[in-house]
Amino acid sequence: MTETNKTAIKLYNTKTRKKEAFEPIDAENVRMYVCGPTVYDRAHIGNARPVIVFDTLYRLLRHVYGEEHVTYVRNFTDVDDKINAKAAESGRTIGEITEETIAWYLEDMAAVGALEPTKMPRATNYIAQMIEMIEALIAKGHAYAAEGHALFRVRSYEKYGVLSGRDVDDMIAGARVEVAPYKEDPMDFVLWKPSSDDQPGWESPWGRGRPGWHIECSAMAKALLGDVFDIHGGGLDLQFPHHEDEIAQSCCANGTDEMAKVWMHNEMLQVEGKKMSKSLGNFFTVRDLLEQGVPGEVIRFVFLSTHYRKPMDWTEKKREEAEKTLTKWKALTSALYDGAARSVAKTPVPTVIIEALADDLNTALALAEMHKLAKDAKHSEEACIQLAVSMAFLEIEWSSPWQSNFGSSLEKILGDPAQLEPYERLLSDEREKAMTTKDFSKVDQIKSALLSSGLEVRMSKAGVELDVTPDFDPSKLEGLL
RNA sequence: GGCGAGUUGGCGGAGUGGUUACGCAGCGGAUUGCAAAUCCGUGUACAGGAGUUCGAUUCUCCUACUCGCCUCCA
Repeated sequence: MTETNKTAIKLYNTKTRKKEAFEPIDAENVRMYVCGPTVYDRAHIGNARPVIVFDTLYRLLRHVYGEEHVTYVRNFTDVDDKINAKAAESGRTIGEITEETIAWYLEDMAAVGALEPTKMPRATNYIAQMIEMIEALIAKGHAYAAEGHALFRVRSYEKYGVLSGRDVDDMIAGARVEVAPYKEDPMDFVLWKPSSDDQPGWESPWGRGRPGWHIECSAMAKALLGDVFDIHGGGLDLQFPHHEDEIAQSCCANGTDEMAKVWMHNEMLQVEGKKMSKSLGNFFTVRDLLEQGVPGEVIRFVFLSTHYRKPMDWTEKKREEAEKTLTKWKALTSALYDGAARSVAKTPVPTVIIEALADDLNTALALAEMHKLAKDAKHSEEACIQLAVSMAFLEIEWSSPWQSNFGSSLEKILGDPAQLEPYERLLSDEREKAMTTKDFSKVDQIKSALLSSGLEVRMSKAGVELDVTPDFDPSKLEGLL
């Protein structure tokens, strides 16, 4: 494959505040690092945003450079005071908590259609690399040990603040920095901190302790992707201080100019117009939604419908619209002829879709293009296949319709969906009679009874069709036959 | 206080220096015993002010408002 026929990807680089043409350092191995979760609890809905955003980018990169030529690393932070607190309050071990939470996380992210990254390192497996990096920083004068801590000397790195556009002196003026007696300067941040006997700890040149959060990502990224790699992603809230600190640590320890060529940040998520928070009562997890019966694909669709660099609002209305749209699309694509899977597999992803995604991940535009395809799909098999291909690319199931969604609950209630047949026949027969007598009163009566039980009633020349809706209550049908 | 992002039609949400976003809702029509579903068609917009320009929703500046980060919340 030559460079010339590769899709040109443009990405907004936080570092330069511009949309730039993406040029991988090595097209044979495109490398991306995304900050993963601290594993102490279920992922909330906001946690899903970076996962879905960078999953889309991962898919695009694989599409352009080949599946074997993209390395995507997303870490698990499995040593953290929140985890310790959770363990203490639940009486369980830290290991139990992190194992369980990691399993939950993978389950929930798979449910919203995210591929697993190539590598998912756990911080506790990289303690040696962290210590090594801290030692290098101390040796170079970028860090110092004090009272069982190791601290990064922020003033020693003149580019500190460049990523987030902050000035060290301004930040101190803001006075929101933790002042500690062992710090040379209030801005200095922790690389290593001492652990008490009941806290997880590792032996180190500075005594038994545990790493600071920022050093974890620096060490894991270096170990798995090298000193300089292509893309570093994460939520906007991580831009400062986390990413700023990562850059300072990595560049100083590795003696490089930069840590990643492109820095990408997704905007934050709100719920019904407000910041999600437990006190506002609008806090919920991905699992909560799934348990309420919101398909993972709907969650994914809602996220994709807003550009990643814009604040996104999760609302009930969007959820409903997404469900409606997907139901429609799935009805179209699943009605393709038998053997369509082969055509779909052979058909390339439509250029308009790839181009939209290649333009700084314009997922909303890609969905708009799919809406257009859906419109044409009503008359054109080719458009319908293209829609299916596009859906497949975005990890949306196209080959089966969505009534099965309700079907499963129907089966629970009725035992067998075929039990609707007698009602269909009843209505159909009465309707035929009425067609000749012109007296529709009985038909209307049956129809409204069916409707009020939560069934959908469709009458056409072809006959009568009944479908269940989520509100279906079979007990209301009693006595009708 | 510091830094940053944003403000597009009823709602959601792209985009562009002069030309259709797209979806939902609405409206009109077809179809229907009536509906639903479906199909066809269709209106409404670029926060306010100033500037640059032949021309700005799109560039610049100011104002207002919203939001985020500065606290190991993605």
